[in-house]
Amino acid sequence: MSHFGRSGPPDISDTYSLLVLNITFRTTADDLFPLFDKYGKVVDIFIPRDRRTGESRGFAFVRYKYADEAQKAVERLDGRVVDGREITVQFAKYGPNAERIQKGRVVETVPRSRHRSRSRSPRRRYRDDYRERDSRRRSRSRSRDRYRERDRDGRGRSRSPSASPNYSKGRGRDRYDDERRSRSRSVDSASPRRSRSPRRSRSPTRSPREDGSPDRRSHDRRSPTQSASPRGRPADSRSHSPRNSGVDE
DNA sequence: GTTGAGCGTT
Repeated sequence: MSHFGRSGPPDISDTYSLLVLNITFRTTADDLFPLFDKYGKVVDIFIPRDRRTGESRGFAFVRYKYADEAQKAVERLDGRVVDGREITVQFAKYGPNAERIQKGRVVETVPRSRHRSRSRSPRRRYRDDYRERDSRRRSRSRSRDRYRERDRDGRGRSRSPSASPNYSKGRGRDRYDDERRSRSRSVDSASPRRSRSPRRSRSPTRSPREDGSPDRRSHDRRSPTQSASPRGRPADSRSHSPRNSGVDE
């Protein structure tokens, strides 16, 4: 029986949940089962996976039947190197349904008024952005992220292209404006036009193919009635034929 | 092929 988590939660009446962190992304419940089962009776092992790719998130939940065994497993497997990585085994603090867990065991269902538990770190929920279904925003976000990364490096610190923006902007613009006004109007006219020339209608930071998102909602937004059917028999075209009723079809 | 703080499903 290695179908853990395939049939949902079996029974959390008297089970002690252990949280296993720092496991590899390839470690599965079947790999953890023999390890944890050696120290006690494991009733269920669940490893949260991603909805899109189905990869492990890096941690697992091991449910023991007895607290003493769970404790023993924690003491024994905590810090153990599994698959080349040191895992961290500890008692789970939260339950699947926001239940309060005491020593790894579900003791009470937290009412809707007690929400001060899950707010430990406002970091992003998951590594995947499948929760934020926004392509336009994501594109911009990514760009900014990249810039930030560069900034962190300290290499792209040239954020001052102009020695003195104030001087250049204020005085330069004033002078330019004065000169432009004093000079001629033809230049002013040709100025915006030339500027438009080199600017091509193209998005430099926009890529046609981003990630192969298979779950794209706009998979097929074609109208069922406007199908590209070769049978789009135009009435006006057939109009010139008086006897076309039942002849063609 | 990648990543690494954290708390969970039919």
